[in-house]
Formats: sequence, structure tokens, C-alpha cells
Amino acid sequence: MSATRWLDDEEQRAWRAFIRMHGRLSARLNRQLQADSGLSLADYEVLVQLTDAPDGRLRPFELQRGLQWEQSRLSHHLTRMQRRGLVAREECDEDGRGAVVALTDAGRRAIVAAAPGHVDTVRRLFLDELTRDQLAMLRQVSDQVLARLDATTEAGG
Amino acid sequence: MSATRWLDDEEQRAWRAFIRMHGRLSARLNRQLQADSGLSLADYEVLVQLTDAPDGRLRPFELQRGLQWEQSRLSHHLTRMQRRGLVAREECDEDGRGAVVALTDAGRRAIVAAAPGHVDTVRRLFLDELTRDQLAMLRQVSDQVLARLDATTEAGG
DNA sequence: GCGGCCTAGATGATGCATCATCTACCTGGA
DNA sequence: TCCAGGTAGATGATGCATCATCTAGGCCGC
Repeated sequence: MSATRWLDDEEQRAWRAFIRMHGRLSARLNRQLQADSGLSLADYEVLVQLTDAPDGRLRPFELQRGLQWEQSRLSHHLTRMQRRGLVAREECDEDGRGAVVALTDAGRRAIVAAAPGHVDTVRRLFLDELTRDQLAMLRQVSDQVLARLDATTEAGG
Repeated sequence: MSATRWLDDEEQRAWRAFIRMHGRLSARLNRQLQADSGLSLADYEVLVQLTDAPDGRLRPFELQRGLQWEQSRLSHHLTRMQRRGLVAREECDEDGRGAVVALTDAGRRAIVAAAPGHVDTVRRLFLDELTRDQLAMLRQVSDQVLARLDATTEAGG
């Protein structure tokens, strides 16, 4: 490796501010969700995916693609959500290896109850703080970085 | 609460892209650090703070302010780092309640070894992807949101 | 129709994050 | 001087994230 190019002042500040902002924001969102509806942000995201799916049913690997989670994280998380009655696991007819995850009534009720407060908090703490231009740029930046992440394999990075 | 203002299309996309980008980016950074130097991102940040401190020593509450972590997270984390020999806990002369966290030689060696690869990865996966304007915008947005987070108490939010 | 390889998913171990709670010490006022 | 409240920090329990590994069924060429 050649000599390290350390971060200059502006890079340093931007990078640290970004990391810290995300950390604190997600902590707050988590706390609000947890306190008001007993769901974690992770639960919420799983439930959103299932709600958007026809019949409230998805194969775990579809869920995985939608969430971009690690497979084992998803599997463990589903186990916990199943234990709490938010989702159910069913057998899959088309593929003997597979499973189907189904939103339960309790799961549907939970997300319906949680959504307004969560959306409101996202607005108050984040979206309302940004101009429309800033929002567009943020999306642009996020998409660029995501493309970069997709493009680089684990090797070296 | 009044009727929920749901997210419009652009808000939805920007918000989700942002969340996903951060999640995947930090996962990659963590893996790289872990694989190449056996440190987590959290370890790294603690070590950075200590390295920047005079004499490699800080009170836990100073560390906490620098990192903006929860107190108990920090305490647990220090316990683990202490067990691995990266930091040491000492008694505090000025304040009988307090402690002092000191960077050990092993800790110093660990971060010196880890830094180049980490900085390089941050560049390759993130900074190099952004224009200078985008970087400035990101910092601006992060600071705005952080100010918002500071301004709102836990109550309601 | 069976050997190798792939994909779908579960699981045990371990480290991490958070919550609630606890101890010990400091500080200011009656 | 003593007690009330506040600050510094540690700790046990619990849920979460990741790694390595495992099972089982699908798929393909021979």
C-alpha cells in the first residue's frame, strides 16, 4: 500500500458529523418506537416489507433482498418476532428447502399502531430539517455510495 | 395528534436510501477493521479519542462527551477493551468517584496498525465517491440534524 | 440414479447496545 | 455536621448482530 492519504480538515469534520448524526438519530428513532409501540426499528422494517407484499407473505430470501440484511441476522430476527407473535413461519409448497413468512394479525395491528408516531418522529428530527435540495442531494449521495458498495466485492474492501 | 403526513415519494426514497447506505457502509467498515486489525469501529473510535488526548489519558465522562455514547455503553465497552489490554483503568486523584482511562502500549500499537487501512477504506467506499460540494452539503445537513437532536429533549421525541 | 455443487434457511457462540438499578463520592444549604 | 440532591461510574439482564457451521433439498452432468 502506498503512503496513506489522511483526511483533511473538511473531510474529517464531514465524516465525523455524518457518523455521529446517524448514530444519534437512529438511537432516538429506536427509543421512540420502542417506548410507544414496543417495536424496534428492525421490527418495523420487517413489518413494512411484509405489509407491502401481496397477502402479507414473503419468502425469507425476498425479505432479505428488500432489507439488505445478512441472512443469519434475518433468520434470528424472524425467530424473535415469531416468538412474539408478530409473524408466522409456514412451509413453502414450491420449494422444499424454503419457508414463507406471514404477517400475523398482531403484526399488522402493531405496525398500524406504530407508523404514525414513527413517521412523525422521522419528520420532526430529520426531514423537516432539510430543504428539498438537500434531500435530493442526500439521496443522490446515498445512491452513489450504495452503487459503490455493490461494485466492490469484499476483497480488499 | 393530527392526521399523519405520510412521506411523499421523494422523501421516502431519500430516507430509505440514506438508512440503507449507512447500514451497509458501516457493516463494511466494521468488517474491514475487524478482519485486518481485530478492532471494531467502536474500539477504533475510543482509541482515536485517547490518542488525541494529552498523555493518552481521559476521564470516562470526557470520553463520553467526545464519542456521544451512552454512559453504560461506554462503561461496558471499556471493560471489554481493558480485558483485551487495549486500555487500562486507573484511579483518579482529583475525584474519588472517578476513574481515568489510559491508552496502553498495546492500544497504541493497535490503532497505529489499524489506521491506514481504515482511512483507506473510508476513502474508497465513501469520500472518493463524493464531490467537494456534496461533502460540504453532507456536513451541513449532519450539523443541522445534530443541532435539532440537541434541541429536542427526550420528551415526545 | 448418483456424485458434486449450489441455494434456502436454521442454529450456537460470542461480542455489542440498552435499560434499570446500584454504589460511592461530592457539594451546598439548614 | 449532617442530610438532600447531584454526579461519576459499574453492573446484571436482555435483546440484537455477526460468524462459523450445519442440514436439507434442488439441479445438473455423467
